[in-house]
Amino acid sequence: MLLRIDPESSAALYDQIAGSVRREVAAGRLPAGERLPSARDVAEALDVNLHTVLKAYQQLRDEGLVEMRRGRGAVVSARADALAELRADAAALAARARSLGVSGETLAALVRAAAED
Amino acid sequence: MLLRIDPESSAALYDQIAGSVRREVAAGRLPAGERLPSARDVAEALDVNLHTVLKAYQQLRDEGLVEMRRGRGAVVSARADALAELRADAAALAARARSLGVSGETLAALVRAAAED
DNA sequence: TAGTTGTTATAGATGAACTATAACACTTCG
DNA sequence: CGAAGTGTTATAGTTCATCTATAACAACTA
Repeated sequence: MLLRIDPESSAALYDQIAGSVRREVAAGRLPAGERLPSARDVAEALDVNLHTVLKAYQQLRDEGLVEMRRGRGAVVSARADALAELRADAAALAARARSLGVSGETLAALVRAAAED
Repeated sequence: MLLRIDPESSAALYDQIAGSVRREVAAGRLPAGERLPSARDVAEALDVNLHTVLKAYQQLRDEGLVEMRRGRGAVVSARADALAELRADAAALAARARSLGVSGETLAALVRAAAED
């Protein structure tokens, strides 16, 4: 499990961490049932405060991507398998968008809008 | 053209405005060549500062979604037609994600990751 | 020329983000 | 049981992006 952050980025640290985890899950490197590294470990590894990592984890919990409990840690939910299923379709859509000159940010916004209708 | 913002939302105002415009474009209600309302008009209508609107417009310009020039205003670029083409595919993907219990935010993150690979 | 547009500059106020520390509640394991 | 590890909650302080306000400037249109 490799989590990366860019301190220079304007994006919030906890958003970067959450995004990094989503990426691992979507890639299948974090299958359902797998435990995420403890927030304290991640905080130390990334040289970041514990709360910042926990805020990222809670964001993922609110999305239903992980389940959290005291003493047990954060575990990837069964929904992760569904995500992996969608990956190929998402890649195809991204490829088509690229060939049309549409940016990733614009495409993501389009998808989000479609999902919320 | 209807732009809406939620002052209570935690999302930045300029992100909400940019997202609102993307939505209009994706829905085809803002076709290529169409002019966006002037930043000053939007600022007054939404009771927001001029700079906040301009920051949203510049974000859209950086994405290539609009073209801006002094005196002329912001015009939807030809790329908007490509966006409309992608709309059906995005809707299909969103529907599939919903049936799998995957949130819009998670799906958008997945797509963004796919687009940036 | 007059009016409208985006652009740039400066400066201040506010609040989210991030940090630091500590204690607490629950689970697992020896 | 006790110890160690987990997420949770609380408090408090610092930093910095966001948002505002005002003003002037440059390019385009009518």
